[in-house]
Amino acid sequence: MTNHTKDRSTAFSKTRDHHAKETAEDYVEAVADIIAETGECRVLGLARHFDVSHVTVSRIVKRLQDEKLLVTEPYRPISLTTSGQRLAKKVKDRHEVVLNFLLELGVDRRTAEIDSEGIEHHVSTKTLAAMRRYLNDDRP
Amino acid sequence: MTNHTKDRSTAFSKTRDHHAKETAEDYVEAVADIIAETGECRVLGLARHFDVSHVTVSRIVKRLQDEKLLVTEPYRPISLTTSGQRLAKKVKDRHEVVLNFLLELGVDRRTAEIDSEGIEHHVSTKTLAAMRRYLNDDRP
DNA sequence: GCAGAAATGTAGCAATGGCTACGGTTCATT
DNA sequence: AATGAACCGTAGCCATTGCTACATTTCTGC
Repeated sequence: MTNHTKDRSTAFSKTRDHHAKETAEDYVEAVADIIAETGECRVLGLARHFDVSHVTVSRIVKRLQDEKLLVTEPYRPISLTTSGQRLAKKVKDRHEVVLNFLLELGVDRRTAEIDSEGIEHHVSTKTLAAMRRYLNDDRP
Repeated sequence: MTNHTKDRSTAFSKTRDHHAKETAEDYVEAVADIIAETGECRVLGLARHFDVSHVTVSRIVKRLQDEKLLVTEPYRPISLTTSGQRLAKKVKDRHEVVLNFLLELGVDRRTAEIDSEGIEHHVSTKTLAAMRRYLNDDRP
């Protein structure tokens, strides 16, 4: 019974790719937020948001543009494509559920905000549904 | 009010370092598990566990040895240092709490196992305490 | 003891995400 | 229009985590 491979391959599916996917999710969510708050999204806005250099941002923006999640031109604002908007909405919804769930659990807001940022990428549809159930059942 | 930086810097604290820390946690936990199950831990055992090549494992093992979390010699089994064991225990405990919490929430076992693997690294002490409270309160 | 199998190590490549340093654009203000 | 500030892009470095291909060591079975 040494078949760990099959058991774990789903859970640990190729870490590097998974992290890249998390980055994509964080970025489209941030782009949507920044546009909603300030009207437009700039490389520097993202750099400040994530507290990284503008260089890191512009490389990632380039990749996400290749992946058709967002659109931009040199020295121009960044906007989301249709599929980028769809992903952003999904991520935002999931994020809110996780955050509210942690708050409802009794975690203080500051901690809930931090933890939900990390947790959200690892919450499956099923677990998300369970959190939604908890939120609905628990407060009439 | 564009001060996202300070707000987010804690949540998004330097992704790369954070990922390396997650890897360390996963590896010491796996080493402990494999030793518990089979008596000794080998590079290939870890490679099968994580479904990666032995090359990836041996490089990471080298790094974790530099970090004094585990010990090994060329072509020899891998064992945990004292601090490696301490970390492994902490990670294992946290993992179990998260897993049981998800199960208690109503998530099916397969999904709970997968999600807890991802979530565990992002659960703070405070959130973990909240999960423990929920587990204790909820079943008399 | 020796040959072959299994396990491990090493070399070297790619992708991702950090960075600094430097150079080019855009824009506001004069 | 010019100029300085803010913004953005490019070059090039490092670390982490994947990989294949090949070399080496250890173990097993004869």
